[in-house]
Amino acid sequence: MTFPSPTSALPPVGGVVPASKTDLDVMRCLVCDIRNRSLCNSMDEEGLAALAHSSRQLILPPSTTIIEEGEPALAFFNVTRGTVKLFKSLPDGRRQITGFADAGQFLGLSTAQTYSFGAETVDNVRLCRFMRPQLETLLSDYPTFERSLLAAVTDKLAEAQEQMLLLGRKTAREKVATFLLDRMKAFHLTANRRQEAETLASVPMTRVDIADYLGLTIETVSRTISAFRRDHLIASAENHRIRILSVATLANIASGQKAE
Amino acid sequence: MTFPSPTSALPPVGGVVPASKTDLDVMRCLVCDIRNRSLCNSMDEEGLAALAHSSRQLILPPSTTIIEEGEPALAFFNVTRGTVKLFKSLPDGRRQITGFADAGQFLGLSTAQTYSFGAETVDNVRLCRFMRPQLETLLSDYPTFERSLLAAVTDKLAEAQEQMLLLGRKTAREKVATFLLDRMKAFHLTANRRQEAETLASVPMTRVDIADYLGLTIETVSRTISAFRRDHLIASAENHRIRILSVATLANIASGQKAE
DNA sequence: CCGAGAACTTGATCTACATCAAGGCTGCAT
DNA sequence: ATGCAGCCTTGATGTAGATCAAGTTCTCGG
Repeated sequence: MTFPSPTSALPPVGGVVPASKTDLDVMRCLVCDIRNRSLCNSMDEEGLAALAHSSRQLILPPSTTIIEEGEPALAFFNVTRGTVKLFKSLPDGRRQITGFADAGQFLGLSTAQTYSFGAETVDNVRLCRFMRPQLETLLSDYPTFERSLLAAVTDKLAEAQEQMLLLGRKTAREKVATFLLDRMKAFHLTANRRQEAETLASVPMTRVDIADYLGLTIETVSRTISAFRRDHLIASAENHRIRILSVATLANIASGQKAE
Repeated sequence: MTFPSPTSALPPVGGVVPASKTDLDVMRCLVCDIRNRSLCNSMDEEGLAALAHSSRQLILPPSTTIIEEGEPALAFFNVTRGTVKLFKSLPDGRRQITGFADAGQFLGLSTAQTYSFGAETVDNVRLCRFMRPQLETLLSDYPTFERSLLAAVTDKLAEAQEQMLLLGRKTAREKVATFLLDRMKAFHLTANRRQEAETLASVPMTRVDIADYLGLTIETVSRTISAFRRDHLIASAENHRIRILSVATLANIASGQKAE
């Protein structure tokens, strides 16, 4: 699905927040609760005002297209709520999800004229959209922001290398164990309440998405999760949550130890 | 070698070039023949002098460790000649090569205290080494250089995503076809002589390396290359070279078309 | 020019995961 | 509450690529 676009094609204004440039709007970045876990952390008060001025907030329902593969690369996004999936496809429909961007993560960076990947919301998502010229101005005006983006992209590259190791060399069991632990860590960072959420993993995506992320089929993902449940390594929790019962064992499996 | 080497013969293989800060040393970056295909391209004449001053040239034989997984991340490198492999390993020895850095490519960027990956020369390699503090100074002093690095890392991330698609969703046949075409493109960029090198691919790495890069075994790589040769899509050439006989067919295979 | 180890190829067999198939949940629209 | 559509699970079977096992061909030191 592409997101509802009342008038013109480009600013896909499914849910742009009413754009009166009020105090509230200028303050948006200042009061942003996940700021300290994102790029924007590198900004001082003046910079935050510039950020708010340079961006618009989008509120999007699940399964909304944010970026279409091959479209002109016009914007850059920062996720402030929910989870976005990034992917690449082959002509016959095979798809690889290259990553999930949770709150605090950016997406949409490209040096090419067009995006080489697609992006779609997994659940209810809020993001800040920066059009490319504005982003470039910000980078030039705020060196610490640029340094921060460089660091963030460098981290993404390291993540990508880790995922290549998973895709190329891990077994199905190891892949799923790695995924569940990663989702637990992601939940840690996102969740506000500490305690008792310590061993919860947030899994808002479907089996299809998990399979396309791990280079498996949905059946294999399902069977592997069932096996972990049978072995009491995990248990179901409410909603799209999974409780990790044995982090240590799962970590052993994830890292390729033969241990049980 | 292509550019005139003014006075002293090139330093002996296996070590750091004698570090007399002579004109020659200051000029190193100015006369670098692959400069225009690397990060350094963004530098003006003054910047190039600073680059030369901030770096040392290393000349290394094949199978030399450049970066050890888990070691402190002290340096950043720019490859000026030859090919370097980057990889990650599992405790039991399984290995994933995450990329090959040919002349003009950088490696060694990390925001963490330690490297999360290893790097080793494939053939005879020359590289420029920047210690981290010097690199950071350069980034701060030369904004165009920093912007250029940001663009380069962004490109690497796009490459990594492409490789994830390959690892997660392509067949052995598609993987090998993609690899051969990529090596052809890499040779294009690296080779000085044009013409008749148009369809040559440089493959300095072993079957083990290719297998670890594509998430296959050496036997499967060997069989697949043999099949391509049998089908007259490729032919052996001198050294570690492969001639691509049908770029179009190989490209079809690489992109997942069912075409023959 | 020779010999030995490393790198590569090819064949036979095995297996982890894919594919095919059938139900069973779950949530929401009526 | 009921039905249905999307999502998930589980089982039976198939297969691409792994593993096991010989050779064969490079490569390079002496």
